[in-house]
Amino acid sequence: MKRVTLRDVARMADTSMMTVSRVINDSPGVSKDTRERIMQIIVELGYKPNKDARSLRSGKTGRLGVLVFDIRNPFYAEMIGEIEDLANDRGLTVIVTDTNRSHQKEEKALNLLEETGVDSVVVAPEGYEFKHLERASNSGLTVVSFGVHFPRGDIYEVWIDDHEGGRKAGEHLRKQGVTKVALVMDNPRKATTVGRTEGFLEGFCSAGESQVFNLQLDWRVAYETVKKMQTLPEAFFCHNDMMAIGVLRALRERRVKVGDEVLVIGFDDVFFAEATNLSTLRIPVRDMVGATFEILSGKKSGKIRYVPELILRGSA
Amino acid sequence: MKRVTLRDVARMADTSMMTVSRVINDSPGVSKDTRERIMQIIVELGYKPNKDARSLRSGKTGRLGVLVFDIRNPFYAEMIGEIEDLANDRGLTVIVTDTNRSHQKEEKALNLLEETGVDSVVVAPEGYEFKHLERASNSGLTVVSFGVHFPRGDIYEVWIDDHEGGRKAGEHLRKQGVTKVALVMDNPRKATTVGRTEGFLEGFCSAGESQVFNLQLDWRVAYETVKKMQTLPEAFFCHNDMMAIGVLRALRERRVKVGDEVLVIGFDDVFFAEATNLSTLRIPVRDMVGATFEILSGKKSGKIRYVPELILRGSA
DNA sequence: TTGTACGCGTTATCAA
DNA sequence: TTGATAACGCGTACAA
Repeated sequence: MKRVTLRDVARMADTSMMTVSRVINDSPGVSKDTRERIMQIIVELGYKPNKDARSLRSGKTGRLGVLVFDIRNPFYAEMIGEIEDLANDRGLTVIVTDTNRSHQKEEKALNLLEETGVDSVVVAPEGYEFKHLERASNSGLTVVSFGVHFPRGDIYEVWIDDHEGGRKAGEHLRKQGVTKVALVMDNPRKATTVGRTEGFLEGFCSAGESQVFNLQLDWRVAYETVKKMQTLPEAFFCHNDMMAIGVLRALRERRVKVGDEVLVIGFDDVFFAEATNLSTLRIPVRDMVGATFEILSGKKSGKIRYVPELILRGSA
Repeated sequence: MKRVTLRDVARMADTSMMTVSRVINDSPGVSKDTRERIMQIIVELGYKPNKDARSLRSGKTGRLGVLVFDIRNPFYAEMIGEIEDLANDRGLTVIVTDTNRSHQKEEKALNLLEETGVDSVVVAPEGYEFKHLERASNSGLTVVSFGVHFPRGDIYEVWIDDHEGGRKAGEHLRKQGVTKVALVMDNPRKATTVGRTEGFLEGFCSAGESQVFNLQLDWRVAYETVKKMQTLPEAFFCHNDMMAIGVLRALRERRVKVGDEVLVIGFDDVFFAEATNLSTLRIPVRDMVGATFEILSGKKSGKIRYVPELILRGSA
C-alpha cells in the first residue's frame, strides 16, 4: 500500500509535478484540458496531498491548538465543540490538550504544541500566570486567551467579565431578600475567582453576612463541604455549574428545598444547568468562539469582552 | 524570530548535522564529549526538532486521531481525557474530531484524518455502518472501534456488551416488581440500540408491559417525550445518562418521586449520574482506554469485550 | 501554458 | 566516532 505522490500522478498524466501541483491548488495557468485530465487521474489513483510536506515547505501547519483547563467540565467540551465546527469550515485541524487543572501541565502542553507545530493556540487558562502565554505569543504563535482576562498581559483575549457576572448574582440575591450567603469558590489566586467574588460582594452590597469558601474546583469537594456545614446560609453562589451540582446534591440529601428554603446560583450555563433547573450566569460560548476566530483570521485584535447573562430558573 | 534548525546547531557546534541528529535521538556512536557539547548548544539556542520534517522523513506521524460521536456528552469527554493522559505519556499528539452524531460527518472526518496524517485512529462510531472503518483500516491505518461491536466487521474493537448491560437492567427492574416499563432509546438501526433493547427485554422476561421509544439522542427530546406522556410507567430504562437526565427533569416537573413512584436507570455512568443519584450501567472507560492503547502498541489485537456494571443509586 | 531546479528540516546509508 | 549525500513530498522562482 505505498502512498500515491505528486510524482506518481505526474508520471501517470505524462506531465510535470508542477502542473499537477497547480491543479490541486487551483492555481491559474493550466489549460482546461490538462486540468481535467489530471483531475481524473487524481481520483483514479486516490491521490491525497501530504500535509507534512506542505507544512514543511510553506511554514504554515494548518493546525490549531486548543488548551482546555478541564475537558471533563461540559463547559470546555462545549467550547471545543464550537471551535471544531468553525475550524472544520476553514480546513483546520484541531489539536486538543486537557491541562487537567494544572498550571504546570498548561505550560508543558503549550511547549509541546509549539514543538508539534501549530499556527495558533486558543487557551482556556488556569488564570493565574500568563508569562508563558506571552512568551509563546512572542515566539511567533497567535495566542488567544479564552475566558480569562489578564489586564496586564499582552495577549489577545476573548474574555468574560467575571466581576460583572458576580455583581449580577449578588444583586439578584440581595433583591430576593437574602441576608446570609455562602460563596463556593475556586482558588483565590486566580483572576477568575477574585473577579467573581468581589463582583458578588459589590452586588450583594454587604447587605448581610457572607462566607467565602475557597475550594478545589471539583463538584465532589463542594458536595462534601456543604454536606458538613453546621448551619446553612439562605443562598449559595458557586464558582461554576460543576460546583453547583455538588452543592445541589448536598442540599438534596439534607432534604432542603432548593429555590425555596435555599437559593443556588451557578456560573457557565452548561447543559445540565437547564436540565437540573439551576439558575446561573450564562457565558456565550458560541459568540466567544466566533470572536476567537475573527482574531485568528486577523479581522479583530486586542481584548474582546463579554458579559454573562443571569439566567433565572427554579434554584434562585 | 527565525526557527533554529539542525543546521544551525551543527554550524555552531562545528560538526555535522548527522552528529547532532544522533544526539537528539539518543543514538549510539557519539563520544561523550561531543554529545555534551552539542547538548549545551541545543539548550543555548533553544533548538526544537521539527516534527513535520521528521514525519516526512520517517513516515510515522506521532499523531493519534480520535473521533467521537458527541463531544458534549460527558461520556466522550471522559474518554478523550483518558486517551490524552496515555497519549501524553507516549509522546503522541491527539487530534480530536467531534462527528456530531452524524454518520456522514464521521466518514468525512475519517477521510480528513487520513489526509492530515495519523498513525492510528480511535473512533467511537455512530454504530450502524462500518465499511468506512474497514476501508481506512485496509489503507494502512490502525483503527480501533471504541464502545461499539461490529460482529461482522474486520477491525479492532474495545467494545462494551450492550446486550448484557440491558439484561442486567431488565433483570433488576423485574426483581423490583416492576411490570410496566418504558425504554427511552436511540435510533433502532444502531447496533447499540438493538443490543440494549433486546438485552433489556430478555432480562425483564416480558414480565410485564413494555413500551419502546426510539428517539433522537438528545436529553431535551427525552424530556419532552416524557413530559407529554399520558400515563407514566413504573420505570424508565434510558439509552444513556444524557437521556436519563431529560427523563428525570420531566419527572421532577410532574412532581413524581423518582426512586419511589418511578424508577430510572441510565447507561454510561458519567459524573452527573453520581451527582444526581442516578442508577446506571457503568462503562469502564479508563480500563477500555488502557486496552485501546495495548492494541495501538501491538500488545493485543482482535476484539476486546467489556461488561457494564449495574450501579444502584437512589433512582432505582 | 508548462517545466526545471532547488530547498523546507530531518534521517538512513554508506563511506571515511 | 564522524561526515557527505540522498531522499521524504511538496511549492516557489524562474526559465522555456
